[in-house]
Amino acid sequence: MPQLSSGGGDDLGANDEMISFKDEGEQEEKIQENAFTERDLADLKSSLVNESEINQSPNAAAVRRGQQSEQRGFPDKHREHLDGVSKQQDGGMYKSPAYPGYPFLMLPDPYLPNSSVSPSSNKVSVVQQSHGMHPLTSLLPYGNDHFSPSPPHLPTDMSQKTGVHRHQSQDLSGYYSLPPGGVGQITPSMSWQSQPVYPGLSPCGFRQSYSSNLPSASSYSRFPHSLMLGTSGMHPTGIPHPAIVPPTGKQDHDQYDRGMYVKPQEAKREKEPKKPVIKKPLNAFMLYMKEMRAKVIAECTLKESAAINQILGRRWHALTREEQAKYYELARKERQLHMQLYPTWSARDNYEAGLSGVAGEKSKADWGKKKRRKREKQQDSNTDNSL
DNA sequence: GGTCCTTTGAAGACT
DNA sequence: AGTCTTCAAAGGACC
Repeated sequence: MPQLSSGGGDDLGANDEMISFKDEGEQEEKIQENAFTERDLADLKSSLVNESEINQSPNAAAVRRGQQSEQRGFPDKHREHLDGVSKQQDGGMYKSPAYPGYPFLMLPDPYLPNSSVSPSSNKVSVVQQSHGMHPLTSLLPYGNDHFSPSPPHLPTDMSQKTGVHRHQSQDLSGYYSLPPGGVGQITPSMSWQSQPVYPGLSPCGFRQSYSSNLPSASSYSRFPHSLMLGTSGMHPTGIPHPAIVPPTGKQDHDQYDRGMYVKPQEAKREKEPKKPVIKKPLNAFMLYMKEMRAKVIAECTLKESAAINQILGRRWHALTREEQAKYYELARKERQLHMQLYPTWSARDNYEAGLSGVAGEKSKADWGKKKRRKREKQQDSNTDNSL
């Protein structure tokens, strides 16, 4: 496996990459190890952005991320530099322009049987082989069956759909040709348990205000994990998918318990069958959160999601590029699968209506209120900054 | 019971 | 084209 910069330790710890964490007053951010992970992260993100948006507007994406990152203390003034550096250090991981598409297409696909390495896979092995199930197995709760190559129930020509403009997906047959448990082969370097992100320190780096006195004993048992996801969320095609929400009835996974169902009473009240709500596919960070939430809860005896998410956000930044790449790849596959399952779906479907009538009964007025609140909030912050 | 909080990323809406 | 906004998950806190 080509050595990535993470091991080099050179150029460690651009100081300003830690700004956002320092504000928290946490010691962990001072650890050097994090410094290089931060850098790696920047590299990864840059690479991912460059690759995934290569046909779009890399600059726009970079700008946007730059803005966001800046807010999050993830300075992008280094990004250009990092891009250049990463391409050199990657040993080829992202250097080849021969693959205008997603970078991971060059990677040995852990989803494939034998985890066969693509011809170009000598460039990287982001994924090492493991012997057991990958923790991320849980992130793809779909039954393995529907990962069979070229599911016959899927439209063969997705381009037939109209009204939705989506980039043409690549042939997914390879991506979803999974052996039983194949998804779980991704693995290995994901040893969060053995490699605490903030070694020597409490894994719980959250604001004091978020600390909880709640007992931790129940944390794990209570936590709904996607691993436990059953075959709920059945798509009309017969494909179970977590993104789809049946119009009636209760799915057996907590994932669908909240804000996604027509309540029984409502279901009765509404005789017209509601259109199943198809949720957005989860992005990389969401997948990561789902995977790691239980762990954080157990470690930190926290239950408050806001606090947990803060921790997860920091851990996400502390992940190495390889670790993050797995989630980005998973998210990409998730999107592709989602796209194939629901070719006419658009994120817009869940806009404005706010999943109206499903659970939240959000009205457009509510949506507008929320929008207004958010705007006001931003204005407030701007005002504060200007002072 | 509804909304907020809090995170990142994707995508649609808006300017 | 660039920026802004919403939504995705989660569950306690708050009104």
